[in-house]
Amino acid sequence: MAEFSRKERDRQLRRSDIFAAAEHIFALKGYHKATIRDIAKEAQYATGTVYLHFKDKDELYLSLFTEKLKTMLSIVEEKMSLAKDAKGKLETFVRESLVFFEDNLDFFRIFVSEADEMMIAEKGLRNTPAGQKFERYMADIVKQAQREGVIRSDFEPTQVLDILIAIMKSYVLKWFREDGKGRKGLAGMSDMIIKCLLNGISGR
Amino acid sequence: MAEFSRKERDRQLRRSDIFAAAEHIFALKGYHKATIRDIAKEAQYATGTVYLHFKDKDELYLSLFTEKLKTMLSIVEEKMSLAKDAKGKLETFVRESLVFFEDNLDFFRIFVSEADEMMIAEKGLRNTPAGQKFERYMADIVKQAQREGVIRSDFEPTQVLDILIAIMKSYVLKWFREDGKGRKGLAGMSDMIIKCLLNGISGR
DNA sequence: ATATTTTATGAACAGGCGTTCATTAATTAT
DNA sequence: ATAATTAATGAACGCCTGTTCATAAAATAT
Repeated sequence: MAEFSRKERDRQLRRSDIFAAAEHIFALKGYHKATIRDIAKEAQYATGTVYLHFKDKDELYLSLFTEKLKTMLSIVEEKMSLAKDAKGKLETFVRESLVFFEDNLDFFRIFVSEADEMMIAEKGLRNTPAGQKFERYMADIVKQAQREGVIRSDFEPTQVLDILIAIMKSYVLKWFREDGKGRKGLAGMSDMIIKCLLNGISGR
Repeated sequence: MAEFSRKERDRQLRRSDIFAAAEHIFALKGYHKATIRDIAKEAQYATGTVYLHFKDKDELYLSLFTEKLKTMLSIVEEKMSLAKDAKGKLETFVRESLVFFEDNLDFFRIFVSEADEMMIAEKGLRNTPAGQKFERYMADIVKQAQREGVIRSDFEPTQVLDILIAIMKSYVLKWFREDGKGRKGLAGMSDMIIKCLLNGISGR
């Protein structure tokens, strides 16, 4: 059993080596311009080795994305569970997502590329189990917020979610653009984002 | 002169044939999976003919996108000029953009693919003359709205624009998903979008 | 009607990339 | 220590696609 366990651990190590390299390369070059050779080289393996762990480029990309997303969501969901009401949960969602993005810029870069495609494409995230689980989970929180009177009840929960994510994305992209020195913490923007969502930007 | 004019007219005809085909194919398959052969075939020309009109695939894609965007904006801007105040202009912008998208679904499909990349990529739309002209034009309207007290003045105009477009996109994508029969007019959503931007979705 | 110029064609070219697989190295079992 | 098994390697394969260019067709000029 110890035998098996070490082998398995080594396997996971290879896998995460490749994941790390793939994350970097995909973020840098985008899906199509990133080559398996690039990724293998970055991970310090031969080209063929990648195929010992992943069926093909597509599977590598998709499992990288979904596993990372799962990681992110498990972290965020844990923190959310500490909040007392739905509004608090939404605030936590925004804040902790931003923290995660800030610590995982490469992932965010991939997320941006994927996020809209996944709305349209057949095989996009929205049709994967992970994506649907996430959508249900968040939709429930929005519904709760609607019951609590925090959010108007004539909005579809998934629509609210889309809008929230869209606003978040626009903030993170803005933050992305002003690169380098003067860049303050992303997480500090979470209050503004929630306020923007709830109260809008009206001047009155 | 008549000679020259007819030749030129024929040239433009070819060009727009190819544009039409390219728009369809790019929307259907995305930039990378769309091939010049595909496009030529759809336009009923030989492969090489495409290169008589466009330097390469990149130029075809970019000029297709920017010319279509220019068309859209000239239509939208003309209608905007009829509105009396900044709020009216913003409403017109949203409504007329939706009308245009509704009539040009293939273009919208391409727009979605491009919109976020252009925020990050060096050679994205944001760095083209057309993109910057548009951004300045819209930013001025937002500033005017801020002076008129319609929009809070502690928001950056470009940020407001990004958020507005993000919300619009989320509505159009939602509309996209519920394809077929029960699909009402997109333009009818413009009021909701403006209200969402200005007043948020708060339940109180 | 013929020659000349312009335009269209699609086969051929070149390079790149995903993927495979015979060979080599490492690990495990005997 | 040796055999057997498993894993790693990277050159080679095959396909695809952007692009070119010699050839043919069409248009224009003479």
